[in-house]
Amino acid sequence: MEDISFEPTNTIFERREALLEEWTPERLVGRDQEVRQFHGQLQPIIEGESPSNIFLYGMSGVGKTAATRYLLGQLEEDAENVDGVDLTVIEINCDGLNSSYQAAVNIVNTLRDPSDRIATTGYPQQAVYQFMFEELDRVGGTLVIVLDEVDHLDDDSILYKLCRAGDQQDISARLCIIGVSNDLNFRDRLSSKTRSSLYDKDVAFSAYSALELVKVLKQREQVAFKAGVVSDGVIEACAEFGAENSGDARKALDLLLEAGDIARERKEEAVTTEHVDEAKDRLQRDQVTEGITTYTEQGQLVLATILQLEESDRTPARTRTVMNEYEGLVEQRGLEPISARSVRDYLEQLHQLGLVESREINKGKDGGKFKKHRLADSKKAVRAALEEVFGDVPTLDAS
DNA sequence: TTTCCACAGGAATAAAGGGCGA
DNA sequence: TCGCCCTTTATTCCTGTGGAAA
Repeated sequence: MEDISFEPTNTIFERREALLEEWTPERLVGRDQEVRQFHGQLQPIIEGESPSNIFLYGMSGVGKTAATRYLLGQLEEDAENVDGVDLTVIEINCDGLNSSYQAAVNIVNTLRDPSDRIATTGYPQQAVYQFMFEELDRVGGTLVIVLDEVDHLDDDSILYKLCRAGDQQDISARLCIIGVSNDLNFRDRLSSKTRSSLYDKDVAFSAYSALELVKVLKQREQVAFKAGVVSDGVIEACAEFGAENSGDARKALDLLLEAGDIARERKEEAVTTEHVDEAKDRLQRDQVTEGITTYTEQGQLVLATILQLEESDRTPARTRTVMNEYEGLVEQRGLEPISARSVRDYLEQLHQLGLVESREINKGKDGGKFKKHRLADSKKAVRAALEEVFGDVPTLDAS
C-alpha cells in the first residue's frame, strides 16, 4: 500500500461551513414576506408581553429553520439591551424522537448539566414532565421553545402539557412554543384538546422559486468559495435541482457543497457543471445507503425481496406476490417470517422512504382493490446498500 | 343502483428489551 | 433483585374502500 499523508490542497473553499444547514446568514434572502410576518408575531416578547404560540408550516428546505434561527438570534441579541426581558431560547429537533416522552427527555437534558442527565427510558411519563417543568422554572423568565420537525412526534401530549403549563401553575416562567412542521396537515391531526389549548398564530412558508434559489445560492457562494472558482451555470444547475425537488434550498445547497467537495478531492481549480452532475449521483447513492443500512432487518429483507423481483423482471408485483417471495427468502436464511400485515407496513414505510413505488389498482368485482410495488431507486444503489448490510444479497428461487 | 372482491390500514394488544427507584 | 414504566416491533381482528360487474 502506498504511503498516505495529509496535506492542505484546498483551492476551492474559503468558508465551507457557509453551505451547511447550521450556518445562519447575516441576511435572509427570498423570504421577506415570511420573515416580516414571523417578526411581527415575536414582537410581544421584546415588549415584555405574553407571546402567542407560533406554528411554521411549509415543505422541507423552504427556510423555516433558517428563518427561526435568524430571527431568534436577533431577538436574543436585542433582548439583552431591554430591561425586564429575560429571554432563553431552547431548540429541539424532533427528527429521530418518536414520542412526546422523548422530546421531554431531550428538553430536560438540554437544560441540565451533562453529569446530571436522565436516561431516555425508564421513568413514568409524569415524572419526565415534572423534571421538564422543574428545569424550565429554574431557568425562568421568558422561554421560547422551538420544536423543529414537530410532526415527527407520534403523539401531541407535550404540546398540550406545555400549552397548559402556565394555566395550571406548573411553572411561573412565560412560555412561547414555536412548532416547525413539514406536514401541512399537522394541525388537523392534533387531538381536539391540544388544538383548543393552542391559541396559535401561524406562518406559511411557500416553496422557493428557481429565481429565489439562485439568490440564496449566490449569497452562500460568495462566502463559501474562493473568488472566481465557481464556473458559469453551476449555481443555476443547483437551483434548478432544488426547484425540481419542491423548491428545496437544502437540497440545492447540499448539491453545491458536494460538487465543491468533488472538485477539491480532485485538486481542481474550479467547480463545473460536470461536478454538479456527478454530485447528483453521489447524493442519491448516499441517501439510499443511509436509509437502508439504518433500517430494521425485516425491512431490509422486504426490500431485498423487491430488489430480487425487480432483477428477475417480475415487477410491479402485487402485495400477495411480494409476501410469498419474502417468505421463501426469509426461510432460506433460517429466519421466521413476519405476518402479512407487518409486511404491508414495511412496504408502506419503504414507499414513504422513497425506495419503493406503490401503485393502487382496482379491478372491481372481478379482482378487488390491491397494490403493486416496484423499486423506485436505481437497482445498483439499493443492491450496493443491501450488500453492505448482508455481505451478499439474499437470492430468491428462480421459480 | 347494488354487490362483491381483495386488500389497505386503523385499533387494540402482546412480547421483549432496557432503565429506574426501592 | 423486583416491580414498574417506557420503547419498539410484532400480531390479530375488523372495518373501510372504490370501481368493475351484475
